[in-house]
Amino acid sequence: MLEIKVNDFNLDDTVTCGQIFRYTKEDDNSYTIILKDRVINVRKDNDILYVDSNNSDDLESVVVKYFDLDRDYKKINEIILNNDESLDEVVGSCTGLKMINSYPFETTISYIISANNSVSSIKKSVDKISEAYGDKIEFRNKTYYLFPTPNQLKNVSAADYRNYSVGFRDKYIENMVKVVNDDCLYLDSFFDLATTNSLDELMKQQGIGPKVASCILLFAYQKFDVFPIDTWVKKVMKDKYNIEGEKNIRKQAQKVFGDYSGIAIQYMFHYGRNKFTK
DNA sequence: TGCCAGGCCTTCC
DNA sequence: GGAAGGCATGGC
Repeated sequence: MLEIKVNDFNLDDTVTCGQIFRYTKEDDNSYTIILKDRVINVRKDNDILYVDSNNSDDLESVVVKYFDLDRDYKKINEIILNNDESLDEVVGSCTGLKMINSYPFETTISYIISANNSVSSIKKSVDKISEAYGDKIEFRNKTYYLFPTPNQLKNVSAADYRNYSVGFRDKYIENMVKVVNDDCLYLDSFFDLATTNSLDELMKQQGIGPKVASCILLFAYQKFDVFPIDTWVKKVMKDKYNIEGEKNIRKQAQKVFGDYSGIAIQYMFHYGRNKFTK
């Protein structure tokens, strides 16, 4: 069992705030999460993170990177609050929330599925696709399935995807899988591209608009200067600033949060989803 | 039942 | 370039 000393880390919020689709909450309040190449179980007790996995190779660095534990979020939150004190309540409700460092292919497909969909439905579709095509892993007497590789999805048709409740997004998934298989550098290229260029490139693909592209860049490429504006963020923006309309919201976010707009908006998403669903 | 969900596409002006 | 309507599916 690996132990990692952490501070300023809220495991619950980080896992459940809508950026991770493949997790299970266990009876002991730990989380079992399926990563790219392994399954981990994480539990936090005070300032220690206990990590177990079926694969211990580089486990600490994998976990630190996945939860973005090396970044100074206190500093980022100060910058956000310096720009707008009225977000005190929003930022305060997200103390210790980290931006996940996910995997480009899985993230891209997952967020194509996310369009006009609910978090619980997205989770189910991603799980079903993984079960159908991904590698099987045994961990703690249970069976898990990794998200499939592009090659494993190579011959899957749009009609096949319909079996996994993805609806009209079937053809978008098929297209993206083909793009990635035809150009093995396609997804890696975004690491070195500026945010605006990455957005333009991603939005050339079917089923990817500004919102989906922003989420992909935020959660898989750590590009924080994006604006993933969804229905919850709109509610908070209306509530906090009395601002409506996507264009106006974007303008406000850019003005106030600048390079950290993606994080500020994730905070609003988390805050809004909790506030308006209770 | 009807409305909504981490929206995007097509059509039409 | 912007507004309006359609879209699969599951949850509430």
